[in-house]
Amino acid sequence: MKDNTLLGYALLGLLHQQPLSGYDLRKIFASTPIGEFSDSPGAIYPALRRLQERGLVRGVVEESKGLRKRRVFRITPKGLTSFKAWQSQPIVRDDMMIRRSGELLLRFAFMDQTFGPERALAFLREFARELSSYIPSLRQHLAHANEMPLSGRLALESGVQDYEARLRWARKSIAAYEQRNNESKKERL
Amino acid sequence: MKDNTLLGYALLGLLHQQPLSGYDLRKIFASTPIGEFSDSPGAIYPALRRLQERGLVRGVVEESKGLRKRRVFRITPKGLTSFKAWQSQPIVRDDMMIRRSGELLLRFAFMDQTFGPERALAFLREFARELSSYIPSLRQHLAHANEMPLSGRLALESGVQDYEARLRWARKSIAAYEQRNNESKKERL
DNA sequence: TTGCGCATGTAACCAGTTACATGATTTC
DNA sequence: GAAATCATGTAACTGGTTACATGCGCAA
Repeated sequence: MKDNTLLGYALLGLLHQQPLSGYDLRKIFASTPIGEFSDSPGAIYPALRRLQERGLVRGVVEESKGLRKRRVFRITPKGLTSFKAWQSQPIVRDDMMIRRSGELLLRFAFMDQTFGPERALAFLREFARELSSYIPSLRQHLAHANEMPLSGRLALESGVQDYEARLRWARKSIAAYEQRNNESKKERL
Repeated sequence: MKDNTLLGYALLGLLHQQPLSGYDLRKIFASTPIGEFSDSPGAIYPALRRLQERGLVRGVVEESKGLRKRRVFRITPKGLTSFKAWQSQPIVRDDMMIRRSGELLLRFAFMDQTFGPERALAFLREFARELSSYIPSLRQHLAHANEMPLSGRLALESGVQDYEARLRWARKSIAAYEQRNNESKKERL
């Protein structure tokens, strides 16, 4: 199962949208401030090579155009299958940890294009449900941290607030999907 | 400058509070859900050894007590100097990126005990100032992402909301410090 | 002709993950 | 004497960081 990194999945997701060269991908990571991914060639190019070795992408040299030859990568059927399997994993408590919260967001970011809005909405609901059952245990832990210095307690508090902000986001996003679904229903009438 | 990892600084901060063994530290990381640190022996023990090689901590075997021999680590003067230097770095735009936001929180978490509440408060103000100048540029970037599918746009949106939540936290924390300062002033009257 | 922007790549290094090994003491 | 708990450690692997190398075409 653990046959790919987060960066690898990010690359698969982007290549599912359109064929891109390594340089294109680097530019995307460099210009999208949200991304937690490095745009360094030492990260991107080896990652693309690994994906190719595993048969998840295929790169072809595109001649004649522009300056130096570009190697343009496309996702393969096998790659798409792997990507979808990764996105389809159930959300478990462990995914909630901050270390892995970026992974959930990445899974969600490409959901519309791989599975459509119904699945994206279902993902959000699962996410919100899991989060809202996790937060109370965090709050409880925080309550036991009274003897700490103020800065330490506040730092812990910021962690909890991150989760609460994420939950608010999920609920707002659910509402956004529901509203859009209603609108498209009306249009069909 | 880059002579220590985040984990290394976390260890230094905890050892500044009190002497601890590797096992103690593992338990702390395992039981504190906020921490983004691994409690695996393969992370902790090598990290402690590195800190010791660099003269930042010193471990002494504590005999006779309990089961197996424990090696208890203490921070050295050199270690404390290094820790304080790390905490004292100015906050720059690059620190705002999510990849490094955990580092700022860690720096802050131990601020009361190393520098006292005035410096902690100053840190929060610097943090809030830097954040509030960063967020508009994120919002602007988000505004240009209209052609994206909904899930992608929402994922970006969640990134921005993380920053906004962090800013609200900083402002609340500033207020908490100011209130406490006022109370201690009154007590002195 | 040199310097810049596009574009791909590699090599050394390093830290964390996973899994395993081991040692000492208490409890059943 | 088996199992559980405390406690320390190591080895193989892996992927990201940093820095460097290279190649092509265009413009100054």
